[in-house]
Amino acid sequence: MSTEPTRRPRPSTIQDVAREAGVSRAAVSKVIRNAYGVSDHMRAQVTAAIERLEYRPRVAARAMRGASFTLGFEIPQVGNDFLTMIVDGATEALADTPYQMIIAPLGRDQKGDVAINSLADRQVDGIVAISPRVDPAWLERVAERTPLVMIGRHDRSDRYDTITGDDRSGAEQVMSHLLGLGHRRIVHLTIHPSRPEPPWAGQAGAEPHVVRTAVYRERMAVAGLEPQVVHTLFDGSEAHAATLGLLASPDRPTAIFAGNDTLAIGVLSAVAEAGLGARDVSVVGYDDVPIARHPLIGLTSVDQSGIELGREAVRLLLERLEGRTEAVRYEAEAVLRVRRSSGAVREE
Amino acid sequence: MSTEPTRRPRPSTIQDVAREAGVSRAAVSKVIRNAYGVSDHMRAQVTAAIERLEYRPRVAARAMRGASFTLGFEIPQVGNDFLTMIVDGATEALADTPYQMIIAPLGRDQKGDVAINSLADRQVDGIVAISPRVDPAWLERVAERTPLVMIGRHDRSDRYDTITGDDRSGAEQVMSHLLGLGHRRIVHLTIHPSRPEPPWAGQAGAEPHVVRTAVYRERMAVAGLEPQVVHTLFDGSEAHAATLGLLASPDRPTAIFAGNDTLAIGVLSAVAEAGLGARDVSVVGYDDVPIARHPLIGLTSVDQSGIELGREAVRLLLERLEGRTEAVRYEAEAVLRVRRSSGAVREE
DNA sequence: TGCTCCCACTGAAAGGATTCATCGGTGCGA
DNA sequence: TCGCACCGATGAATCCTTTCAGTGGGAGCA
Repeated sequence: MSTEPTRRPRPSTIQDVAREAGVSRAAVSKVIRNAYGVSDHMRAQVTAAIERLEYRPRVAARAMRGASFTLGFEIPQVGNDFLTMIVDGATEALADTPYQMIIAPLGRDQKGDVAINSLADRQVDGIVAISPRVDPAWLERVAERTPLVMIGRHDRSDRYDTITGDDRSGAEQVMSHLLGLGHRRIVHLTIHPSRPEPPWAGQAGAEPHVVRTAVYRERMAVAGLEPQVVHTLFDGSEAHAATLGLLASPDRPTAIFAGNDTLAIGVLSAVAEAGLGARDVSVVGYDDVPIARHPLIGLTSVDQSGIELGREAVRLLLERLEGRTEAVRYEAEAVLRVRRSSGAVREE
Repeated sequence: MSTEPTRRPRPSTIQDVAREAGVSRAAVSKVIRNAYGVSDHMRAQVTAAIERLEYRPRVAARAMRGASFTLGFEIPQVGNDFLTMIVDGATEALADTPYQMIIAPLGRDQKGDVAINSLADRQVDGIVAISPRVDPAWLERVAERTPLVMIGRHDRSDRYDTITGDDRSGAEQVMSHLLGLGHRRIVHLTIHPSRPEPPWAGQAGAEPHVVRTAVYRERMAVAGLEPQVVHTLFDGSEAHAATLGLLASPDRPTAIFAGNDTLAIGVLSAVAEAGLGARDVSVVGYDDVPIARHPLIGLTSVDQSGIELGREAVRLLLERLEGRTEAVRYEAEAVLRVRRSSGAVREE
């Protein structure tokens, strides 16, 4: 019990390789990094030694002086299809670079800052984060040390780059669509606002969902309609339950505008379960996740091109790593994709 | 251009904290790690200094001597709902431990070994991997250095732990279900086998999909039916296209058994697009991803409890970290969830 | 009072890779 | 033929934390 249970063989180090190849450590380091000043002969020697010893550089040791060649992604929810699209876009953009992606998902009851910190602690060379609810001042401090790209924040910063969809336009399109179809009892279902209201709220840095809700309210007001906003957790089954409640009410809505597709899918399931369909209740989501276009779902949604957001995030980060210092702000276009789930209000 | 563009303030080190608190580095280290032999007074001093300097230990430096308190997950496809369930289970199991999870997704055209290596290079304390198609001999070598849990491998190893669903039972249930409903033209749609056939194939280490296909063939043979296996990429849209082909054939199948739910969802979309429904073609999937139970989808599928697999993976890894050395093999139960997408064969 | 033991704390070494200043040798121009 | 520049390669310093062997002082016991 006290003696080593399984002998873990010591993996070979750069020193071992140097000895094996009969050169100095520094020389080996140069070969690995493809640095300048290496003769073909030595490169061959060293490469052979590396092969023989199955040497692999330790990223941890490497990170202490140089770079870790790792980009960190903070993702609030691994299962979320919209975030998945972002990751896919990023993966694509990273394909021909020496950088490796690691994802730090949020633990249970964890806030985004925990995961961001954990990435920073691991000396990643850059961070992409999707946390609309962390203090911008804190983010700026993080960005002083590690290049940072924030997705889905409408605030402006001098230190980190931001990427958003055009939430205002997207929500406008949704409302124009629904109002144009003749709907008047339109309910907006979205996630709970941050509570207690953080001190930095109300600044320009409104979260995407807040912007969408604001547009909803504006358009309802302009149309002379009574807005009704229902808050749920970020979770389809909560949306499902809330919708069942709405549908049971005497003057049930003829349309539901969900703050995102996860909620919208939950809404759809409640509508179906209540024996209703698109002719009874129109449903519109936001994000245009892949399943939305499935013929059995056919969810009308706003496409803000998650793939492109991810690609762009990586591009901005790589630019930073190459020396850019001014902050950049990128906004992706929002396009409404009309599908089966929304239609003209039914004559009663 | 040559002078530092943005001054990146040097983050404070343990040395800085030691100076600030007027103690030695070793003392600070002890406080951080909650080690034995620290007076309350010193702890208070050090804690205060840490706060003042916003000190955070560098995982890279830490990993060089001690542990990194990081568990690495190699995930072939971030978007895959089944894998998502595994990650969710793991997150849950990790909640009250000091360990942080990082996920290494596969890059484009990358094999699992790249991601596994990349995790090992980062000195994670343990690895959970889901790569049915890497050489077991190579895996054993990895496992000599880093505790390793493989999900979805039916081979046995002395060095790494394995976790699988009961693919044989699951597939049996599917086939019994379909045959019991009177289906005779049952097509099996699954992912392409590894090609060229790797030298280690055919050993006990068959991949889950291979097991499922084998059971399909056996049951078809026993029933005196002609098996028909269609291979596609791991991608709903490929399954969609392949299904359209099947449905166009003169003696179209009355049932399709898809190797996993991603494929099954693609199949369903093709069926719907062809103007057909469950009465015409029964569809069964595998994994029971969350969307399968959506009333608009209603996909019959095999539940192998992804959540539990993830939880178990973490549990096994933590056990290893606490000293267990014998390999463990865990098999989750498979349960068929019958839903709308499958039904009795229609009288013609 | 003197000795031992224990406890809190310290200094230095270790861990693996990169980087910087330096060095020896070669080739070229004068 | 001499000197200079340059190229390939090296040794040592450095990055930050943990660990191990000590050190000094105080308490307890005889």
